[in-house]
Amino acid sequence: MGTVVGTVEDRREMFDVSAQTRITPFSSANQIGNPVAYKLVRVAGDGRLVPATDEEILEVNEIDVSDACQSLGYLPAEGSPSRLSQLEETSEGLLRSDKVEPSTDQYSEEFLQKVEQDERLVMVSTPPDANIQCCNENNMFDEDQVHHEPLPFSSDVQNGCDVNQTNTVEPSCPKETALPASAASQKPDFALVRGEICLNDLPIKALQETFRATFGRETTVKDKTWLKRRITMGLTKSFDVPTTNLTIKDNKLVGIKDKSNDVSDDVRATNVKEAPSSSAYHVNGHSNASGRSLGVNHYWATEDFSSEERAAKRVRKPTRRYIEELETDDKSVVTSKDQRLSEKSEVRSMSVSLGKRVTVTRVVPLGGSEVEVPYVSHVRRSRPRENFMALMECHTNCLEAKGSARESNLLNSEVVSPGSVVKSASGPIQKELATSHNNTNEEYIPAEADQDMEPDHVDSSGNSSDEYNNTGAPMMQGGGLRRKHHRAWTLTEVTTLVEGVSKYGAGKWSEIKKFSFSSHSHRTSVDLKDKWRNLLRASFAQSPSNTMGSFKKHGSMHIPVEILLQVRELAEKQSLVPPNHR
DNA sequence: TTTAGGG
DNA sequence: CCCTAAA
Repeated sequence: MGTVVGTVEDRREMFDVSAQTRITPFSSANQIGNPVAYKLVRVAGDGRLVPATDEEILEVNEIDVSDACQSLGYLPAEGSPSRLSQLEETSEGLLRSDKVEPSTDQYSEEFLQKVEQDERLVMVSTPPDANIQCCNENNMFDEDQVHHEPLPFSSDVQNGCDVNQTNTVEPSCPKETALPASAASQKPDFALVRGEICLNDLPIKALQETFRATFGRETTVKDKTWLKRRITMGLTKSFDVPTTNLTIKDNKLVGIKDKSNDVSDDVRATNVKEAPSSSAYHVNGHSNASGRSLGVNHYWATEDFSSEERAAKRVRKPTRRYIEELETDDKSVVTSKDQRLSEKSEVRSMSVSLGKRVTVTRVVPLGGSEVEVPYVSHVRRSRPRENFMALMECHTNCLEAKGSARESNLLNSEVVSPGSVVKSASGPIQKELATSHNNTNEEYIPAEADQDMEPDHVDSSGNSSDEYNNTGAPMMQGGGLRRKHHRAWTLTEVTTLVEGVSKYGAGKWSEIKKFSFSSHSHRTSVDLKDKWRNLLRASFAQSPSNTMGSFKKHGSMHIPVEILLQVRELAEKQSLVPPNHR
């Protein structure tokens, strides 16, 4: 349960792969760069396998490579002798390099059945948790090999039907238990991944080699567990994340009880459009579950579902973002927003499962179709205004460290009432409460400290608009809940503001922002305006009698009296002076 | 876009 | 701070 579906590294690598695929034109396929492309083939009308066209490749590129690998007809690069023989036995030279034997419907049917059986066997024999004690050959076939050993089409077109792993399952495969790390170094030897491999016993290095042999690319990951997992997944094509992923649902969606059929359909739909149902090449694939469980979108899974899938994707997009935001707290609002907009769901969707955190998903009916959504506890920072008492309590707790909460409350109300701003006595209180509630103690307290230490330099020097340690980016979804990032005003900022106001006049926020706050990237003109408003209130609230002011220390930071006076001065002055004056 | 206000 | 209506 609760298994980690993927890791950060995981994602990165996946991206890398996909990137490669994307960038690498087919022509250069046989270069080491792209082990995937040159293996794409399709079944021509006569049943022959022909190299995929750029177009088709592009299509494939749309999807996750790893998944593509499963569903595309790959040619075994260099199967081990035994393997080949097996192939021959079972498939009886279905496809040969030069001449492809058109498969009959009967055959394919039979074949599929076989596959189905095999899969069952595999499934049965493979422990759910797939700790990969022993890997059935069936589990790992071609797909592994696919990735490496760039072979020209001509030679390997022998079969699209690696599928014929019709071979019987070999529950126990003693030989080649350990992978000689050296062996795999130069030329990936499939044997390595073919035979039974007890990953558990392998050293990291060996695991890495295995990984390489399996996926055709290097990995720097040193996490043994991760490697094992990856390899397992790669070989078995089952991400086996028992926990969640009701991806099985997808299978259902894809219809068909028979997975193999599914896959073949998929393939047909995408790569081999004109291919007859018989498609001689069929790839091993109990893939559906795997890919989808990762949240990878197979909109290409089935023609019929493509639209739905897309729709689902759109729906899921926010989800993804959601997760991201939950994970990364330091992005500025703007940044995350922009990213959101620019993100491609295809790519992003993968990450649903990234992160080292467990991703639990559930299927939720949405827009007619069911989509997977993570069981993420949405830590929304909404302000439950209804629950005033709760706020009070929280507020109290927050302030307790510093002083009496009651005092602060009292203060707040005091501050407000005398002020000319009579709008709503409760308003300010709520604000205060909400603010303190939303902020962590860390932030809240610093607000006061700020006055003294003027961390302002950080801002000006770093010009850090993005890296401010705010609470986090605002989050909005559906209900429109969000959390605000709070940045306490520093004394210098206040001073600057006052200066700006005196210089450009209140209301010229954009000016002030431009000239006086150029170094403070955050603080929009609106912020300035708001702050000024607050200062104004404060100044008027306080000045009448200093006694009041004494209470005020809590509400917000204590602004030096002089400044407040200055503020009031400016305010009065400007209010008296009609606009036309300036 | 910028302001002014309400929340 | 956020959100919006106005300008």
